[in-house]
Amino acid sequence: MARKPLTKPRKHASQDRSRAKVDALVEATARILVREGFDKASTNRIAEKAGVSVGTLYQYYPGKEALVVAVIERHDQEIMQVVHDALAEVASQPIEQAVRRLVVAAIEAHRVDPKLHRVLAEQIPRTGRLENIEAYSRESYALFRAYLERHRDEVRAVDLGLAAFVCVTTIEALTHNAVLYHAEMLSGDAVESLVDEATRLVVGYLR
Amino acid sequence: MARKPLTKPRKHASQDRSRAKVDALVEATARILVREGFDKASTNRIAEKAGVSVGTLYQYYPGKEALVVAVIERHDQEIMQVVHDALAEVASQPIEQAVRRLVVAAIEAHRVDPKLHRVLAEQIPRTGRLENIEAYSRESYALFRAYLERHRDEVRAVDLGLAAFVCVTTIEALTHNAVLYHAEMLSGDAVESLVDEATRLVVGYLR
DNA sequence: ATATAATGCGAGCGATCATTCGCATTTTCT
DNA sequence: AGAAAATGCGAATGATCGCTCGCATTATAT
Repeated sequence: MARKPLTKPRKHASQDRSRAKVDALVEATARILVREGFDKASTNRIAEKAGVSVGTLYQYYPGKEALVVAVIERHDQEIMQVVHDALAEVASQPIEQAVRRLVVAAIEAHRVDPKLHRVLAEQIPRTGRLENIEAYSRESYALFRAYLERHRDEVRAVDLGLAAFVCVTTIEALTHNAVLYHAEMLSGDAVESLVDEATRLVVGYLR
Repeated sequence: MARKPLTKPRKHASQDRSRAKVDALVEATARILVREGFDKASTNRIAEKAGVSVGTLYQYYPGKEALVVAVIERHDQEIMQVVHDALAEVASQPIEQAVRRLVVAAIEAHRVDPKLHRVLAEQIPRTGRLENIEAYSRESYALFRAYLERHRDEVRAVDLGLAAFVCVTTIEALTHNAVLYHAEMLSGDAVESLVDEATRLVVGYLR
């Protein structure tokens, strides 16, 4: 690594212990967000819970916002992993099966860490650095659009971009609302009804 | 009015000027939310912009949260007015026409005060008093469910509660996302495509 | 082993915020 | 008219927050 002048804003960790500290900071941030909410997540408190000093925190993150971004990115990657896997799995399956599988995947995705998901959805002000969080939904649009192109003969003639927007938005909203605000829809056999309805909705639309 | 001991927490305004002050406070809160964002909306700043002293603010509102609640309620009532009117208008119309009209109404509703709507959706932490904001969507569920019951013979046999959840959630999500994040879908004739697609989606699902 | 760089610390600074309270002004009552 | 109640004011208080900086500790290089 380069020999930069000393006492300058440090950025990256090169030793082992520092990586551990960084992980502890992100983990502590997530824990505080879930257990105490966004406003209690002050830099001092995060550092304290992480067993790290505030000064150390500022060596690796420029501020509270950056920590939250780190938490969001970690969580979004876990979620996108689920979606990505599901899409790969159904890539060559017909629409009916594919959509059903994707609805299930969307529910699974929302269940990865529901409490964190709720806090991120309800309490994080989308301001400053937090503005570009919809980047992940754009990725979902693109992935599903690719699926549609591969199965163009099974769907009626439409603007596939628009169709992808409609399908992804719909599935996301239904599963999101169900998981966060209608827990009763997920208990036992109620889930099947939800999956049935969502699948019928989207499949009926596509063809 | 009752003769309560003096110097006790005052609550309601009885004179004319006070009503004006209260309105000015809510209006100032809304303006600051839109133009400067949620974190800039401190009680001192709200009072200043409203041309009122902080002390006066605290005579009518217990804190910043209450002001924001007032803004939200005012905005939600305007929106529910649009939805309510549309539903009354289509009460005896067949599904196809009704759904199309409701989609248009949902877009109109999101256009009442888009900037405020965006701030409320993106920056307001749903915590404390702000938790019960989904009460308004419940009202939409109930209203649409009532429509469905009136037209039960036009829809396939389903749990109407579930169907109302699916339809309302879907229409809300599509219009919300389109208005806030895909402005290009609303320019000129693109709106018609969006309305067509949303209508087809929901109508196809219901029967 | 000694020097040098990297990492870690946390008291404390300045800014901001919500909220209060003693007093001034205005309205209502008699 | 005057008195009493209602309303309005804003400097001041105390709490909290983000963030810095001088110094201590630990790792790496020679």
